[in-house]
Amino acid sequence: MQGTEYGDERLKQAMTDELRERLQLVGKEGRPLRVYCGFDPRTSDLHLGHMVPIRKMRQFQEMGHEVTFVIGRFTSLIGDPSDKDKVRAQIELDQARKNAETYAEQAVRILDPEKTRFAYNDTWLSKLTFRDLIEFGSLFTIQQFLAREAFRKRFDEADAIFMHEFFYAIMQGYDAFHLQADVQIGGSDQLFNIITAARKLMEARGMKPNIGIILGILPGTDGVVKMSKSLGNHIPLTSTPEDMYGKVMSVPDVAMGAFMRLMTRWTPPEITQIEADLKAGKQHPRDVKMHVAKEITAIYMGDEQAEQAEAHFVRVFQEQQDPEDMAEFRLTAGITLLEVLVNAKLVKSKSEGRRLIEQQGVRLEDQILEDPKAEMEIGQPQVLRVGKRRFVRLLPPKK
RNA sequence: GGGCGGUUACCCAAGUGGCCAAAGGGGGCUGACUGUAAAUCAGCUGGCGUAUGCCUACGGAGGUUCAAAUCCUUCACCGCCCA
Repeated sequence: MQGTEYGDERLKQAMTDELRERLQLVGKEGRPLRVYCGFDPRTSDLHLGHMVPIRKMRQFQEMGHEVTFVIGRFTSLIGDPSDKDKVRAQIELDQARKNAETYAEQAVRILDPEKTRFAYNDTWLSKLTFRDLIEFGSLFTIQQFLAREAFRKRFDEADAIFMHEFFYAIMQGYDAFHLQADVQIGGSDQLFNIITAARKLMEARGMKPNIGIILGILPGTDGVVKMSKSLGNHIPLTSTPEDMYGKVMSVPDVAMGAFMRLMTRWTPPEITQIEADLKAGKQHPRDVKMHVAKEITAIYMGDEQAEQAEAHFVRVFQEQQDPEDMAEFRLTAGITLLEVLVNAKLVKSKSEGRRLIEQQGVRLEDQILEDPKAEMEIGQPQVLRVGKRRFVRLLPPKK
């Protein structure tokens, strides 16, 4: 039960016991556990946050269980209200279908493509009738929903809570029922959907309720809030090794415990040891973080790429040298600094460029540039740098 | 269906005829300090570029006015209360 977070000892114990019993049961029946986790394709890319349950799924696969990756093409139309303090915009099925494709592609970076079943919940959810909805709706009270923090807050603040938002939990519960799931994996924000909604619905239909594997939530690059693309604090899976490594390094120290527990292949005793060493001052927090960054990069990009990403980090940020690879931009005669910034896409607008120049954020080699209108003339390639991490190699005009 | 209140920039939120590209926060960016961490401090945060300038922007559309985020009409959406 590594990386789990039930927030309640009794629940954890109950789930652990049930899992043990279920394992015995399926052993007798001569079948593997049916394990599933759902992902709503509201955006096109997966990020490290998604990898927490996906890696747990992989573990089940390795133990020989049957794993289903549910792509919530239907649930994504609503958007899970669990962790949001406002209504989510509804997206269209077309968009969800499109995003679903990339989800599947990216998920098999971790999951065994041979053994993973992909399922799309619109195939069964779209067939439910109003009658089903009445049946399921009668299983839950409004109070149960309002007791949840996300809804409670909105209710107290007189923000809109729409009825369709209550359907989300029911839909997810029906997914579990339809799949006859033994185990459902999800983050702790899924506690209600998995434990309350799915179990109740399954039992009402005469099925053994699914067992929840509730995982901790991976914070984003701000170190506090759940990683999500819409908040812009995510670390995308499809990035460069350098970017992945660098983004992990920019995560505040306080979140390192969560990153170690949820993202690395290290064992709990190893992590406990590292934390003890940190506390005792035996290890520098920066070195631990570099270790974490390298480990994570290695999982997704391979050891060699991780090595290189670390070398890049040391070179550019610790030794303050220029990166080895960067975009190039060839100057033309009479072009001004401001035009270079815009044309090389280092800034979004001329105004932004002016601001950065005023703020001493623009450097050619080691020289701070102060005149936006200065014509750029160089005899050999030189590096133009904006802020800490925007670089471009300027090339002299062609003759 | 009726009454009242509301919709402001990336988010929250102030502003109720000109001094409003719009106070405060948050977030983001730049600089200082660092370990590209956090915390802290300073600055910036619509575009064009230097013109007591223009364009875009205060839910949508229309109107009143020399002048509208602000007033009027209407539409949409939200909340509260009543039915």
